[in-house]
Amino acid sequence: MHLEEAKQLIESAVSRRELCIAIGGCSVEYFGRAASKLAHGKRMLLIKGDGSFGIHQNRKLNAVNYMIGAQISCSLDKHLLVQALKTKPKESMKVFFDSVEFLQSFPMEEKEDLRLFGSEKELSDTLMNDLSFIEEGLVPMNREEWMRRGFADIVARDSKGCNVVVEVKRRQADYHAVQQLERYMRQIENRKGAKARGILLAPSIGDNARKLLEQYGLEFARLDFEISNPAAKIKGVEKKQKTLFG
Amino acid sequence: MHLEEAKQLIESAVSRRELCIAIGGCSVEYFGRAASKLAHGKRMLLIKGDGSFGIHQNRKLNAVNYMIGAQISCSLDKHLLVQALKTKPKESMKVFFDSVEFLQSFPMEEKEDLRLFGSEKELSDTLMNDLSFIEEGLVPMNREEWMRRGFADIVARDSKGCNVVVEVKRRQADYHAVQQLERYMRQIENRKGAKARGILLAPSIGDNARKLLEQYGLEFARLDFEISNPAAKIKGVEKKQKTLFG
DNA sequence: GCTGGGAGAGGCTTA
DNA sequence: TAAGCCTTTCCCAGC
Repeated sequence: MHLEEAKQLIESAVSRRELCIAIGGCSVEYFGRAASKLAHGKRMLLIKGDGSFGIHQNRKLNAVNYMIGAQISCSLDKHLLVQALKTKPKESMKVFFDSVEFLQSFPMEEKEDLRLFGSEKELSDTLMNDLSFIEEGLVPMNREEWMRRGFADIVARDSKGCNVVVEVKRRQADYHAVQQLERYMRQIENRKGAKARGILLAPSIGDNARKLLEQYGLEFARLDFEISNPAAKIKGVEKKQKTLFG
Repeated sequence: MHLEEAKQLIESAVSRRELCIAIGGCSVEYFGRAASKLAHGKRMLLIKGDGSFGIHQNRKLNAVNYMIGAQISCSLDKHLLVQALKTKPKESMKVFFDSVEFLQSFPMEEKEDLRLFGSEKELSDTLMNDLSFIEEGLVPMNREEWMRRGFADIVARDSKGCNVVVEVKRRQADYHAVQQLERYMRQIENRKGAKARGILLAPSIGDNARKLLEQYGLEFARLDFEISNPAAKIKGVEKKQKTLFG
């Protein structure tokens, strides 16, 4: 492909914020937080609508050289120079193409992709219908209480009549989720005047969050989506950790 | 494109370890260290020769869903399912294409890309020739001394006659580089029987390394490649920090 | 193969 | 916007 044609296609793609893929022989230079040069080789340049700009090789998940939220421009001299510039911090990345084997851009959907960890309604219904998959004898409070608390926080009662707070996260539980549960538990205990149990229900939990959870004597239950099934039914949970409340 | 054709092209690309790009309407499911689902949308699947497997959207630098070093397989039912599986930890990622707008694979060079931070010889020559870009009056010892020390370590003398150890790193200086310089300085001070200065010369320095450097009372000088010039000549350095030896 | 630490970390949330 | 924090961190170097 002629470099002049490539230049125009890239400029057009960038201005329309399309996903742009260019493959060809190039060398790369980066200067900013560090400095680097890639010797000439065949690589893929991937430009996205938000200005993400990355040089990919045929190995490694991520780009070997990249720039985020950069101003992108092209110029044609001996090579086709595709340049990404940024200020604060001042960074520059230059891709010198001497040949372009492939170049195409694709209009993509504007909307942000929704990342679902099970359908919220399904999860809500399932939880309201049955908490026994967390443990035998665990029953949610009445719908009234449920609705007031909103989606994520459930107040339930276990087989021994102990109040149980269940914090639900559709994403991996983080540090903050644990603190949130802990705060809510103190409120519950004050209001009810009795010790309560706290269960964090999430697909997984980070290491730090797990440690904090253990410090607080709270429990974790795994929300196990049956993701191969589009209906995303809840399948089960992992064995819970030992807690203060046995 | 027919899904059957797409299936064969992907399988072929994977078996030949080519860079494979597929763009089309799909939904995505991941389960492993976390769990997630992407609702149907137009996305790009990028498969690399090392088994890197990533779903890209038109925003963000990195893949929204990914898998590294996975076993990749295709199957065709109602959708074209491209699946990546991994054990240890057990992870699975499924991409369900209902349409493939674009699909192509590219043979890439086998060789690992060399990432150069300036030519070593040029850098060596430049430093031997002139250290004044670090500071006025800094002169390297004779070539003999230089050669014995090898490329990275320079012993020089400043305008006040103080011994100066210069540790050169072509990449960002890390914690280890600081320790290396510190060790070498103690050796020099023992041998010469006098206080010496230590300068770490690198394109940049990490935060942790910077802190350690300050604790040791060492100095940092920025190696500023003029990367827009293929000759990668050293251009200058940033202002150094204040040190014990001012 | 496992593990610990750094990164041009990236990316998100909150102040 | 800046700062802090978590991450399916990724990735490399050491053991």
